[in-house]
Amino acid sequence: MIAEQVSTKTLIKQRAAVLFRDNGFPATSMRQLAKEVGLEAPSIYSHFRSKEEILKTIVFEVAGQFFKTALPIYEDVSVSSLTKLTLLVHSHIQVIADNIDSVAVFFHDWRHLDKPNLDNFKHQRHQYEKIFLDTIQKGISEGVFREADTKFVALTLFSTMNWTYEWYNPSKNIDPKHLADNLCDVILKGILK
Amino acid sequence: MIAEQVSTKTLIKQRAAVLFRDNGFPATSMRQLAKEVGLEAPSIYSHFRSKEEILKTIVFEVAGQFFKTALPIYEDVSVSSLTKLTLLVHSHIQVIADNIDSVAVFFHDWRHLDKPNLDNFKHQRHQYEKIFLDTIQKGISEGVFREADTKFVALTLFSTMNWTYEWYNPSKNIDPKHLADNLCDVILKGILK
DNA sequence: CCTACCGATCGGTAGG
DNA sequence: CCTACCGATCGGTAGG
Repeated sequence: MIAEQVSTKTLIKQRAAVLFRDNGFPATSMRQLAKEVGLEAPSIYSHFRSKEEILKTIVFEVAGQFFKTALPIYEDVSVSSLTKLTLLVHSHIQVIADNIDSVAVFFHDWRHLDKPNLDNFKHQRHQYEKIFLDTIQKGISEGVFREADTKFVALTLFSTMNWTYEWYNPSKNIDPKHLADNLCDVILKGILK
Repeated sequence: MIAEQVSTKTLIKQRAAVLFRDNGFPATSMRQLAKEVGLEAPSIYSHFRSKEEILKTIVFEVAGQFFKTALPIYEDVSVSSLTKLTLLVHSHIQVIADNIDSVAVFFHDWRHLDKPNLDNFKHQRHQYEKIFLDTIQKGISEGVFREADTKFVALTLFSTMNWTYEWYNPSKNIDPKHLADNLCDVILKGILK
C-alpha cells in the first residue's frame, strides 16, 4: 500500500519534470500532468498539496544531489586545489547528466517558487557557489591558478557547466566523464595553442 | 499620429520584455502587460495580433541584432582567426548588454514560439552558431588554436557568453568591453598558471 | 483606444 | 483515486 503510493508520487514527479522542462512550469497544467501519469487531475492532490509543491520537490531534490556529491570533495583536506576543482566539476556534471529533466527545471523554473521557498533556494545556491569560489580562491593564493577576479572565474566556470543542460543528451552524446574531462581541459588550459 | 502609434508599440514591446524576463512568457497575462503600459487589455490588440506576436517580435529583433553585428566581422577577410574570434565575442557581449531584457526573453522563451516561427528561430540560431564554428575551425587548421573538438569548443564558448544574461547588470557591473576582455582571456588562456 | 463580453481552461475543493 | 463542480482568470473578439 505504502510502496504503491511512493511509486505513484515518484511517477508524478518524473513526468512533471519532463513536462516542466519541455513547456515550462506555468505553461504546464495539472490536467496535462494527470493525463501523462494516467490519473484524473484531482487525484494528484492526494500526493502533492499544490502545483508549486511539485516544483519545490523537484528543485530541492536536485539541490540536495549537488550538495551530496560536492561536500565530501570540498571537505577533503588531502587533495590539492587543482584536483579538488577537477573533482568538483566532474561531480557537478555527473549530477546534471543523471538528472537532466529535473536539472533543467532546477535552472529554468526556480523563479516560480513562492516566497519562503524562493529565498531558501537562493540561499542554498549561494552556499553551493561558495564551494567553487573558495576552491578557486585557494588555488590562486597557492599560485596554481592565474591571478584573476575569483568571482568572474567562478561565474565563467558555472556558465560552462550549467549551459550543458541545454544541449547535453546522455543517451546520444559522449558520457559525463568525457564531457567533464573536455570541460576541465578547456577551462584550465584555454583554447590557444 | 503614426509616430504616437509607433511609440506605443515600442513601449508595449519594452514592457513585455521586462515582464517576460521576470515571470516568463506563459505566466505573463495581457492584462498585466496592459496595466504596465497604461492601457486596457484589448487595446494591445490594435498593435499586436496576438500574445505570441509580441514574443515573436522581441525574439527576432534580438536575432537581427546578433547578425547585424557579427556578419561584417565574419566576412572581413583581412583579420586573423584569433582577432576575428575576439571581435565576435565582443560584439556578442555588446548585443547582450545593450538588450538585456529582450536577450533574456530570447534565451528563455523561444520555446513558446508557434510552429513556423519556432523553426525559423532554430534555423537562424544554427546560422549564427556557424559563424563561430567556422572561425574556430579555421583557427585550429591554421594552428593558432589547440587541436580539439570544434563543436565542443564552440558550445563552451556559447555557454560562457550566454550565461551572462543570468547575472550581468549593465548599470552595476563592469562595462561590456571589460566583460568581453575578461571572457576572452579565460577562454583563450585558461585559468591555469 | 474603450466597454462589454465570449468560451475555454486554470488550480483547487467537497465529498465519497 | 474518482465525479462533480467552484470562482478566477485566461487570450481574444465585437462593435463602436
